Amino acid sequence: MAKLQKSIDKRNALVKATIELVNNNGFHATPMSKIAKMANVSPATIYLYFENKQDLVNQTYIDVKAEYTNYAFADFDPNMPIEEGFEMIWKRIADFKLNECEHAMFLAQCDNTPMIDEESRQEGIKHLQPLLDLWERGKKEGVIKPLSDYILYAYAINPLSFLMMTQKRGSFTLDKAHLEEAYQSAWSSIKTCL
Amino acid sequence: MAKLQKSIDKRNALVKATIELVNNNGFHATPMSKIAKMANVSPATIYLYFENKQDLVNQTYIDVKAEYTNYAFADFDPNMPIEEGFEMIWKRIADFKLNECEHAMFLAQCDNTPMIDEESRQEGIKHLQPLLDLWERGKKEGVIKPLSDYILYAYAINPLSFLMMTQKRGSFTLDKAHLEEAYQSAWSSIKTCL
DNA sequence: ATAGCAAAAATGAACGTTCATTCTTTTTTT
DNA sequence: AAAAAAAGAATGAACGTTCATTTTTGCTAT
Repeated sequence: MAKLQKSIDKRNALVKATIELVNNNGFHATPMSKIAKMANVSPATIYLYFENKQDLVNQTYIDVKAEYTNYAFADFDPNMPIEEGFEMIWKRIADFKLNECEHAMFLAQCDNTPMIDEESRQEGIKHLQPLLDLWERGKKEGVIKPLSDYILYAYAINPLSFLMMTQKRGSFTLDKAHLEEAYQSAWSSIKTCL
Repeated sequence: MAKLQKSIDKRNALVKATIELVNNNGFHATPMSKIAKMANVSPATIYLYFENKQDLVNQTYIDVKAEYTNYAFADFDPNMPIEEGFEMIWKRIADFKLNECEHAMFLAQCDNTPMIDEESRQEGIKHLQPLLDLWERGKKEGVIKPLSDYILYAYAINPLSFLMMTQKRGSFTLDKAHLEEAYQSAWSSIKTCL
């Protein structure tokens, strides 16, 4: 057990180092040797935990994506009223993107470059299902506009990625009031006008 | 003159090859030798036109960004009514992102990775001023919500990047009707409710 | 017009470095 | 003491960049 524990710690340290180095330098400008050094491990040890560099980054992606959606849906209950459920999910996602900034940036980089294998990308998408189900229900109840899920996501959720990125670049800071404004914009872009 | 022309052609070929290869492989997985080959040029020739690889990608970014904003503002006149001006710009941007998909994808990759120097990034942002001016005027006239430019951009423009990317990945296609829906979502997220 | 030439542009091969990965040995665990 | 885990050094390939040469260009004198 101490054995296994130690292994998991080492794996986590490797994943953590990957996120930090890839964020700052990009995937291909991040040598395995640096990842090893940051994780206090020999380069050769990485290959006990991961097949190769591609596998390391794929697994890191899936890990972070799972953490992201777990965080997003933590307090969510599929039986909630639509608007309440959406607000809860939206605000958890906002929390994640603005507080777990490193992780959110890593995902943004993965989602906008060819660095992740298609298979792992698909794997990562699955976790979003509860939100899509909520929208489905919302459309049936006439509370959510009858738009494609992609358009709903583009307007309701994706803007947070952009705001996270500009905040990270230091161009501006998103305070509590901004966040409420942003939520209102998100909701008003997908709710049906009554 | 024939001389200079030839040089410009070669530079353009190099920029074009850079865009295509970086889109498919990412910056650091794109060797200078491949860029040279695609542009029908010797690797050494690249260094007659660009200082080094970083300079090549920086200049490519600025080129594409300028093309993007020129396209966006081509028919725009700063004296137009707010809504008309916004619709015109929005639809031109949509056109660009969906038709000049390769170029839009390249920008997305640059904007979500550390591959571009901060200086070139700043250079690229300047070109967006006419849209910010329009929003400024819109806020004064009470037509546009009094939100930070970043939030306005996040909801009005940035969703198009996401839709472009999902379309490129083949997950779904944005037809004429979708586009009109998307425009309505964009406008309704930034206009003041009357 | 054109032959000849200096400068500019372009080239392919070569250099030195860096990287992902593997191999052999050592350390730790059971 | 056997097995598993970890280490550091070694390997071979690939890369960005430069170098020595060749080719092309634009001009001048005829």
